[in-house]
Amino acid sequence: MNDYDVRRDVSDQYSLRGRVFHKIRDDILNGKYKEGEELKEVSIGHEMGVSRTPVREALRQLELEGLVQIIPNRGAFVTGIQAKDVHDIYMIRSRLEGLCARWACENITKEQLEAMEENVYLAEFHVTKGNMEQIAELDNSFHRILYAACDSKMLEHLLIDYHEYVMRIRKKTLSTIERATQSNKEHHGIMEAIKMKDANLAERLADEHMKQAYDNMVKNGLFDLYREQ
Amino acid sequence: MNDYDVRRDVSDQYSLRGRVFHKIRDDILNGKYKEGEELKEVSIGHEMGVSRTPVREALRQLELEGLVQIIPNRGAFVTGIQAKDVHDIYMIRSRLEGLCARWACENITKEQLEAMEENVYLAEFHVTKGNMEQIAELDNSFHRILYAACDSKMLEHLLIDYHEYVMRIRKKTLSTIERATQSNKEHHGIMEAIKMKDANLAERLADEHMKQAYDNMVKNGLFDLYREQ
DNA sequence: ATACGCATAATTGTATACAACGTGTGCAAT
DNA sequence: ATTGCACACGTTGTATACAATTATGCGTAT
Repeated sequence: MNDYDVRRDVSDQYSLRGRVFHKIRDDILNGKYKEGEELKEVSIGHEMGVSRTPVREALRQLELEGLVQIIPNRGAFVTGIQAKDVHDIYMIRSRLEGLCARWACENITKEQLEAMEENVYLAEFHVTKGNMEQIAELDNSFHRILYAACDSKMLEHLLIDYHEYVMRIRKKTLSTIERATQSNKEHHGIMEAIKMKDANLAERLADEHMKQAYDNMVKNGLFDLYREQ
Repeated sequence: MNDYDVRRDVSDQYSLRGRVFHKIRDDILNGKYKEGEELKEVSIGHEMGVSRTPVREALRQLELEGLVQIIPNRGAFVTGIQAKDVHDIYMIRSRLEGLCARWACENITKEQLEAMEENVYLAEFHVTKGNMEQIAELDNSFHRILYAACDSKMLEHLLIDYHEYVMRIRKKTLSTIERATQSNKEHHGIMEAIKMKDANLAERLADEHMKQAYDNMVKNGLFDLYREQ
């Protein structure tokens, strides 16, 4: 992370509040706390050996992150993701990643472009080897590089927010080798468009890439754990 | 409040924390607290007659809203809006309002469409009369109707966020009668496209409308108060 | 048996006390 | 005069005590 940051950096790892925040967050994302479950300040605090104060603050942050809902005088509850929310987020992301790719054409640095090229070629290698673990990791970092390359703190944060948000669903996505191959080809195309500074093409390809990712996810029925009842 | 909510609903008006949150927020938006100014927990608490606890929580929320930056063990500082941020927000909004208009084609209710038509015709009337006050009010409500019509809590919240965010700049915008006339024509076009359920047209018009609004704002130099030094 | 009301428990909301951290000032050594 | 250090002060971080609100369970009346 380069300079100051407006929406994140909350959650410094070394304060109690930060540690509690990350702990609860992971527990939600990993499914330890399930949808609708109540998060009580005292029990969490006791469990982690801290008082209610840092727990409260962590829960307030998580509320703004959208992972918990706080009902005044009642408590904090884990929010569920509805199938429609997933759809909406992917469509929103498709527009915003398109915009991001457009801006990246003007603003990407040489280092970022090199990192992106390395990412794509490395991913192609792992695809041939079938290393799904590394492929998923490279997919994430491709998007992170793209987000940074647009040189807009506003847009970058927004996209990171949504990216993290869908990660809890996406744990098992990109799971088919066919999709991984196709996805990487799309990455390659976006990269080339940015390299050639073709803003219209870059925007269109990034937009379509996100829609493809969504369609694939739906086709493979890859988030039924979070399906609403 | 109807159902779950992902990013807001923090800030119930009736808790101390909620009141403090809104108070500080307004003070920042109205310019009482200036960019870079430090917000001390005790002084604000004393000023409002409350203890540090609700102030702390309010500041944490404001950090996630992007209005203050918190440096651990140092304090909370008001973040400024840069001209670039304004530009970025308008471009982001242009994409998202486009998406919103698209979805509105499928999901708008009869009541919402009627409200929209009424809004447009009423605005045309006030434009001929030159009632700038009412015109600005109608402009806001046109967009709110549009946001609700897309039937996506996710997108609606996001757009409302940004809408509120730019309001602090936009206080004096739409001030020329020429722009008001043009803006209302654009509203009319968006409405007609939604009415005809032409999603592609609606998306394009809404997107262009936002860009026009931005261009007009820049042309008239309408946010120099917040220009960075 | 069910529904209502009241008391009690559980939980969150707020205030305050104490600890930890950072900053600035003043004095001394050079 | 400048630099280094120590100490005091101010501010935030955390813990805990108390208040307010909500949930729960029991008893009684119908």
